[in-house]
Amino acid sequence: MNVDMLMELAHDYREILRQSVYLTRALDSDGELSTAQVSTLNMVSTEPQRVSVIARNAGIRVPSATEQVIKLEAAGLVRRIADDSDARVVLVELTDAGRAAVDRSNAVRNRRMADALRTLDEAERATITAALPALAKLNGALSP
Amino acid sequence: MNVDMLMELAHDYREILRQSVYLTRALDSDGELSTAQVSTLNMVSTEPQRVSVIARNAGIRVPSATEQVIKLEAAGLVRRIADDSDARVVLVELTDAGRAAVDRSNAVRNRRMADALRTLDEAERATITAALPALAKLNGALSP
DNA sequence: CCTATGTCAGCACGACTGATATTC
DNA sequence: CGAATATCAGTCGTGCTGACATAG
Repeated sequence: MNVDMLMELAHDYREILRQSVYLTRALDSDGELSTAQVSTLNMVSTEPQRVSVIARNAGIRVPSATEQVIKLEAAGLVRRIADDSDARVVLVELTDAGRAAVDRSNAVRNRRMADALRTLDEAERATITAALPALAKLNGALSP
Repeated sequence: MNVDMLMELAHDYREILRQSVYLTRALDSDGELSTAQVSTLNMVSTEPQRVSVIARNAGIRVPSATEQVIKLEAAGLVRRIADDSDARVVLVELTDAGRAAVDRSNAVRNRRMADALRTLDEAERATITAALPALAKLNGALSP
């Protein structure tokens, strides 16, 4: 693939991605949780995580992660606990209410996306399925 | 494709998309123009467009598009002109400075994305190319 | 002493809704 | 008249930097 074709593909994919950003946010419109909140909750859903780890995984700065955590705590969806081995560290843990909320939100979002996918024909869905591994690898290449 | 497979595809694609959203934020920091501004400029780069058309293409509300246009006009990158056939309409047109700025920003961002695409092999890039039309249609299906 | 971790304060950007003109 | 188009005003969510307290 020559340079011109690479640049064209880069441009086209960027455009698709830009639209998706807006649509993903709208996907959450009638829900109780924002996309950022669901992401944060998903990160602590298997085990408690440090604020700094949440920030790194989300690609945001630590103060921004702190803010998210504080809001989620106020909503009763997570709690902040101490780390016995390091008193500077704050671990963020999902509450029962948080687990219920994140499960519910994930289900709603998946269903809406599935509904949109259903409007495509089989061949179109196949191209998306085939591209997912490459897109995942591309994301890896974009990571800092 | 049965329901379970649809939900799985929905989940997998959502996960890819979530990562991409955060990664492209870093990609799109070139210091001069924001992502939203580049998007707006791109929309008027071939011919003048109505504010309402810009809003629809961007997936945002008309007042939000107006706000973007006003900021771009203040920066000297676009100008607002009247539509002879309908006095309610405002057409947004790129200035020479706007064209230079958007060309520069697109080049920087496309080059970064192209660099990432270059780490994929030819077959992987082909799957992405093949999926773009379906992804665009999917975005259309997700639009409200 | 220097670094790591988290929080607070203040700010910027970009979206939204609701309320107007103005024109068709 | 009602509908369409754009703008204005005010608000909210979510990111940022810089300053700070505390712990290692």
